[in-house]
Amino acid sequence: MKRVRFAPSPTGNLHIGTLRTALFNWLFAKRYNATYVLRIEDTDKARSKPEYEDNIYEGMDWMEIVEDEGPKKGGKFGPYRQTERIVEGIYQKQLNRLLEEKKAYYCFCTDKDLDAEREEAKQKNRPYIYSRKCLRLNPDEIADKLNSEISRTVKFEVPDTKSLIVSDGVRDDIDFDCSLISDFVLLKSDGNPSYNYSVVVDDALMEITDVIRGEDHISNTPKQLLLFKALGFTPPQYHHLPMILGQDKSKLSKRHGATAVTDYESQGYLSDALYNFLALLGWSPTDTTEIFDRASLSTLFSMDRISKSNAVFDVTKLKWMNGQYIRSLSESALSEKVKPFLDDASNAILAEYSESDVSKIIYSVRDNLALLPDINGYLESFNTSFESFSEKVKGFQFTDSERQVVLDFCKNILEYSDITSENVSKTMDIIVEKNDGKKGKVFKPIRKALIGLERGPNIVEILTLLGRENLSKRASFLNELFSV
RNA sequence: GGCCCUAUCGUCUAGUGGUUAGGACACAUGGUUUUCAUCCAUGCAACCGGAGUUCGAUUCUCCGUAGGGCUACCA
Repeated sequence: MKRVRFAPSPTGNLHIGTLRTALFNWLFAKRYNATYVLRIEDTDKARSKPEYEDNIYEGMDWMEIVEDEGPKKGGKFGPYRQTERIVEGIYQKQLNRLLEEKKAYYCFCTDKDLDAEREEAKQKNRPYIYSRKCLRLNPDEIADKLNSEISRTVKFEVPDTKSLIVSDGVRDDIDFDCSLISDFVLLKSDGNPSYNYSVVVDDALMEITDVIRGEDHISNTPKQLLLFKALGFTPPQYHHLPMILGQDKSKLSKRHGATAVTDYESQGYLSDALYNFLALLGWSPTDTTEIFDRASLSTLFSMDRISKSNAVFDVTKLKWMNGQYIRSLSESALSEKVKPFLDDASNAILAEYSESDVSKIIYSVRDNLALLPDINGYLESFNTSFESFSEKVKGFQFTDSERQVVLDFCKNILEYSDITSENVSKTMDIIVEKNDGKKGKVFKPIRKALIGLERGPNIVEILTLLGRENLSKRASFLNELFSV
């Protein structure tokens, strides 16, 4: 049984790029029947915040990505929050082994010392490699410093391997020269494990078989592989995903505007659309299909069709896709999705209608929506306010024949005691007939005169929904207006 | 600077040792529609450059170039 993990750090709101990583892990789990683990990497005490962890859960809920194991869900490889694992001494235990086996050592160098070394390397145009000053300390010196207040870290002694091969599920083998890799910190001076260390211990102990993460981790991989080896664990298969870039082709970040997943939710995107869109960013199916529901994506997804090159995040296409998804919603589903996005003016308009008419109204304008809040621009046709209606109508000019058409329609339609769409259609047809079958000569003036707008949804639908009372009121107003 | 990854229309991408290099978004035009939108049709538009291998390279190799990543006691 394969096991994958999504391991975000709660140092900011869940990001579009991070979400894509989660999605690919999730899709992998669905496709290859793997266990999907959520692990919270909160070892950076200064930047990690509970509210960010909550934001991650919120995003996952919205995307309907449900972990099999995680901080909330539990599981037999827990705890799944690194700060809790620290408390349990999990990292310390492994670290002691490394220390005993002399694969790791204490370092007492100050930031100043290290910065100087780095500066020197830079001057000489050499890659920075730690001098290993502290590796040469004798046991007494180490014991002394350990007993003092001097701040210390534990560093990994990087072996001098000339060629370390990283095998990658997405690209070809990558060859690293470890003599170019500096000894790095395993245990930070604040007592917490560093990322490169904790990630290895956790992936090993949680028995992760496949690590699917961003390409920005490629250069970390040799370090992690070395640690796996030093610890005596079997490393997972790595798969490095291409990055998602902003419009300017640099790594997607906050300055590119909306990057938090919750931003998309609040802007009125459907999570189904984002899910579909993100799956296509870095992966492609064998045919030219672009719209997939979650179930088919789970079966079609495959690791061998992941692309190697970075992708620009194109909101325009996401918007289009969102429109596709909006159009595929049922009347009731659309109405549910749209309601939270209605503004005060829209709510005021809709308050005059019954629950089922509200759904019909919303459904009638669905073709105009790319984002859910777009709805607010399309409800004016259904405004029952007589004042607002009469004001607008007064702004229009009508020819004599237009007046005739309108008055004619009003008279005929009001003969029905019940305004149904059939009745409205029938009435329209009669008037059209009288006007040599010219639909435009009938529909346009009727819309202008009875709604006060030049465009909007299907006029028959609007008139039907408006109902007899409103129509009758408007008809008498028009009678008066046109008779002068 | 060093190390690493990548390179097909503006964008997301398919694809091949010989193809009219395919699809989608966007854009343009036309059609459908009472109008906007939707929908449909059509069009515009790409193999980063140079060598090499080969009868033939967009495809394989090398070198450039460009973009991206890493180069932390951040993940």
